[in-house]
Amino acid sequence: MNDNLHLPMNEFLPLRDVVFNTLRQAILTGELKPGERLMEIHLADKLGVSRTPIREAIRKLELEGLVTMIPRRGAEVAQITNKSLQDVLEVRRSLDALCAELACERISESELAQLEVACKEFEEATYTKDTRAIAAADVALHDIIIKATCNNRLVQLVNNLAEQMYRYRFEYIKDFSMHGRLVMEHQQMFEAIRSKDKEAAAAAAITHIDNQMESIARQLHLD
Amino acid sequence: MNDNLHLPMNEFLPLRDVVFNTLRQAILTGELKPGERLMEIHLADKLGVSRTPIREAIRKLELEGLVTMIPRRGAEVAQITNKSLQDVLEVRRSLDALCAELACERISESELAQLEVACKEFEEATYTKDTRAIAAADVALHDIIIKATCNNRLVQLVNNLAEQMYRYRFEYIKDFSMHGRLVMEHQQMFEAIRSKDKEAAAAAAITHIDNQMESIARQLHLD
DNA sequence: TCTCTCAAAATTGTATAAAATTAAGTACAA
DNA sequence: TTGTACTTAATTTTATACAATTTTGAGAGA
Repeated sequence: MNDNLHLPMNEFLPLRDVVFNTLRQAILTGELKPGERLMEIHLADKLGVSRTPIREAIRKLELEGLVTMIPRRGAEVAQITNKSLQDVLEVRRSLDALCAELACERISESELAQLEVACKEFEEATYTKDTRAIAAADVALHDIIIKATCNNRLVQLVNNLAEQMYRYRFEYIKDFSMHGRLVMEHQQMFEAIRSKDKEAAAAAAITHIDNQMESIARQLHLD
Repeated sequence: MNDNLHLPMNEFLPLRDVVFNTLRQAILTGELKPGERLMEIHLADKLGVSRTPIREAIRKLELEGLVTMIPRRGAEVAQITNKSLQDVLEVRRSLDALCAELACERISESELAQLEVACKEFEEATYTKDTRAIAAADVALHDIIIKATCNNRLVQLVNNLAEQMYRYRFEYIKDFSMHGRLVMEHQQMFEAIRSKDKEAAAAAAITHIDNQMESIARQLHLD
């Protein structure tokens, strides 16, 4: 580990949650690398807290699958395998389709308007070639769809899975050749939802994921 | 709480895991009721351990959604609302269908044989009217299907969602009028998977969930 | 040189103690 | 009787101390 997991130094959350978020972020962004051991005393020193909140944070990461426990040896960052990526995407394929279908049934007029705006904003973002802006616009757009399902459990699951993919997303957004296709897919999704066409919406969502899968697979082969 | 969370008195797992399993079971079976506070000292005394493993177990239960944390007041058993149950079932509908489809593609011959046995065992269990045995047979059967997907992420998610429903399971298993239908549905599922008919398998899985939803809804109206 | 044994060091697992915060109870005044 | 300030108690949060276990490395012997 090359250190400087920035000092949390924020809010009035319990320390365990600050630690949890910090470690989680460090794992998702790759600052903590797969296979790396998470040693309690070390982390405690680095973050300036005692071992207790560290341990509690690790318990949560364990259940999330971001770290694996080895009995009497402690925790280490879970490995990323091609297989685990396939697994995540396979589930997302199904859940994103569900999201699209439910959105057709339940989206409100105001959300529909927001969605249209988000589509346009994403398109504009692609022109800037600013990857951060593009990623943000993408997240915003999908958030609207997910929230429109009115299913909190689904929101939680899909958000969690999407976050897990950040680990794999070796900046697939940077794949400029995809941008045109992404814009078109978003447009199709919006049209389908507006006209309450569940089949079309689900199909669009699945295509969307499949393209990501393909793009990521390409990235993975490169290294 | 009317006490006697049995003494764990088992294995050589870390205490936190023993505690985790114990509390989990207590919540799922209703021994610990929704809204009930989980106080550390109390639990520690009762289970004969220190507070540390209790706390770590609670962190995991928190992430699983079985307890909700109130800052600086501790944990309490999560409430089950009609809405949250609907949400869970809606997601399971989709994921169980996915499981069934994937099982068609990937199930091994030996697993298929196991599945056939499990079907028979479930049927026999219904004759005994022993709800514990029936529930166990049901879990075993579904476990085979889920594992046959060869998708660990899916396994984890579905198990977690299924667990949220175990709190109601004992009720709907008691609904003897359902048993015949359940046996038939299992049989259909098995047939569909054996003949690799994905559509039929998915349809059977969805029907299965819908029936549970209906049955549970009936139970909820009664009390 | 290799392997085995054993001891020291490092690390996790568990327990207990100290600090901080909230909730509740009580007394006093309006 | 009601409302408010203050005190007390209970509980969580965090930190530290102790115990148990594993890993590592050095040294002896083949």
